[in-house]
Amino acid sequence: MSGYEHTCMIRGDGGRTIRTILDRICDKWTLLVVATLDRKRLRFTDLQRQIPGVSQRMLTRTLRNLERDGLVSRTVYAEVPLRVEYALTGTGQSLIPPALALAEWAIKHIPDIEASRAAYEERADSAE
Amino acid sequence: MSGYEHTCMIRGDGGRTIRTILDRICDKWTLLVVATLDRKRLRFTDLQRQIPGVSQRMLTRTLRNLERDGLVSRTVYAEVPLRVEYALTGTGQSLIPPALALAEWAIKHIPDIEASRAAYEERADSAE
DNA sequence: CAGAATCCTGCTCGATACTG
DNA sequence: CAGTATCGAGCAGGATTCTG
Repeated sequence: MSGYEHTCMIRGDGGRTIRTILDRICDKWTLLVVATLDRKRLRFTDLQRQIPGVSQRMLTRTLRNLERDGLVSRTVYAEVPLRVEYALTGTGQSLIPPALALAEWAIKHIPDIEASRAAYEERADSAE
Repeated sequence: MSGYEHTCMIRGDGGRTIRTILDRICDKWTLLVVATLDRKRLRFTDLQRQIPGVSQRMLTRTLRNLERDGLVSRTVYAEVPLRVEYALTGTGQSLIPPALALAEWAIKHIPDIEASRAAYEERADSAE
């Protein structure tokens, strides 16, 4: 990528496009669920086990939203006990690369950010 | 990009890395401010003019957070009237490419998402 | 011009309890 | 097993007012 071209993609329509996608992935669990489903079909309980800290309610809500937006498919097997499997759709899979790009950025720059933040706090503290 | 490798970058530490970055960019205005400052130094009022809908309070808060995290630099000129210029730092600039990747994804897939969502709503409605 | 301070509202998230 | 229902805390974000 040559970089630095057309940020108009972000600013273009007054931010509506970028806001649409942020609204979709920026809650606490969505990206984690998507990453966990990468090339895997998983049941509800397995997902919950593999995502530390997520509550039933939040996992359900996240999955419903993803299903509604067509990023995740939900398959119910009429067995006893009940079995439900979740998997990424093609659209869902396509979200992985840009998400990884973001994660790479985070890993590379979080130390700097943390340092800058610490310095800022200190300045604020000593100013009082 | 070969894609589909190591989503462990996202899930690795129980989502702390990805959450750190999401916490930084997922509010309503941050990415818009960053995109607007791409290769430009701008004053407070110019920023506000170029970002439709942002309030003074929100623009101030967003800029302070970005400054604190070292993504944006703030320069005060002791003139009358006061002049303050904002610009991206190197770290700030480096956020543009992954943000663009996300925007590209959004532009490509929002139609599908919107369609899926509409279909889902309709099913829910007719079920009642 | 570039903000700081204050008030208020809605929504996200989590804990808890219950169900087919 | 795979959810739904309900309640409550907390915070993000907006409108408004005031200042160096």
